[in-house]
Amino acid sequence: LTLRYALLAILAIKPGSGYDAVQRFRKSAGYAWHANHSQIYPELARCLEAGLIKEVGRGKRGKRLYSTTPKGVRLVRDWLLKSSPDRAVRNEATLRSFFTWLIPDDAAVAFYRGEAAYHRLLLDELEGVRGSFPDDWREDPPLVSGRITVELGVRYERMMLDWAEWAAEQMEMQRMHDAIRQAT
Amino acid sequence: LTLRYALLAILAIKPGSGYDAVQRFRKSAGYAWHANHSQIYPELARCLEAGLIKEVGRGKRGKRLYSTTPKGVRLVRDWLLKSSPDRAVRNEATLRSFFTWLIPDDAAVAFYRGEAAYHRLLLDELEGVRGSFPDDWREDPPLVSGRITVELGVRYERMMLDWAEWAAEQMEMQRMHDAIRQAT
DNA sequence: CGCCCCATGTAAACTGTTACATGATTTC
DNA sequence: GAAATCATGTAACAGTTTACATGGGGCG
Repeated sequence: LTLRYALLAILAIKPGSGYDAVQRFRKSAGYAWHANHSQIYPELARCLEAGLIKEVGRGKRGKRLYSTTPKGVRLVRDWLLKSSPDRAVRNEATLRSFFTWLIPDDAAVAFYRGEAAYHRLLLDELEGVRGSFPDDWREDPPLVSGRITVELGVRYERMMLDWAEWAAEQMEMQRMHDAIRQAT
Repeated sequence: LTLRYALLAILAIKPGSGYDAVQRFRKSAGYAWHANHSQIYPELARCLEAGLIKEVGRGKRGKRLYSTTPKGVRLVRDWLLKSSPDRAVRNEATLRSFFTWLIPDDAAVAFYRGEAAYHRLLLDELEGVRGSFPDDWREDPPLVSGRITVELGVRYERMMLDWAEWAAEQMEMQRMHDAIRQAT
């Protein structure tokens, strides 16, 4: 039901459509969560029926705009206060790193360089988001949460980039090491 | 099919049972992947039927020990070489951080302190794993991959711990800030 | 001998992805 | 006016979790 709570929380900041929800996830919380429209629309319908959101009008191109009701906000609040977070992680790229010994050294180097390039892009993007925060973000509660979480995104991407570069160097050393061993 | 590749790769290092696979995931790659036994046993049966693993004997208490066949190793290798990693992340704890503005400041502080405590534990554990690597890990391919990936685990937990402590401080400041504003 | 942990399995329910489908609006 | 993007939805499938079920081994 995490998707439900995520939707309720994102529509509590300001009204939006299902399409908006997908975009907001992708643009500001992509390093934390993502969802497809095919999962969101049925969930919106269920939330609407349960009175957790209400339709508050139409936007551009007839977009259906929803807003979280007080009942919906109470539900998210209870979830946040009464349950402990699920810290389970599933990260395919990290899993692959465990298995690089199965492929040639140069392919492993390429893998780590690829990871570095990917995280460099995301780091640039998130540093941009962090830079565009208004100076008075401390005055607006949702902005405080946003600022703290974007900080995590930047730190995460920075860490991944540094690690991937370090890992590529390690494998490069390994490649030379093995070449010397084979030559002798 | 990531679970299948993960199983094949983990049983390629050394033979083991389904139970062992769950444990190996949990103990050395928990920050990258996890799986329940209920998912692993049927997958093992499918791999066995497809000739990707073979039963190589029995262990303690009649454990069925499997080993990845050359065919299975080729399959993992092709997966690693021919497909690009799925970097999609789903992290409930980070998502919650986005929504802390919905709960009282002191509850938010408690949330970040809880995150800090959790990651401190995992950091200690992983630093232990890193410290117990043999000095000649560069001589053994699976150990090279393992060493590089454990480094990521340590860096990840360190980053999360630092961030959570920073976030708790930020929210603490926010709490005082709001208290002063309410008093005036 | 009773309890806890090891070890393997199955079934139902839930969550998430991919593919199919449709129409409206902006842009070139 | 053709193509790309916006916007909403459904259906089939794949992946994951939770609950049910069972038996053996070690320990007090």
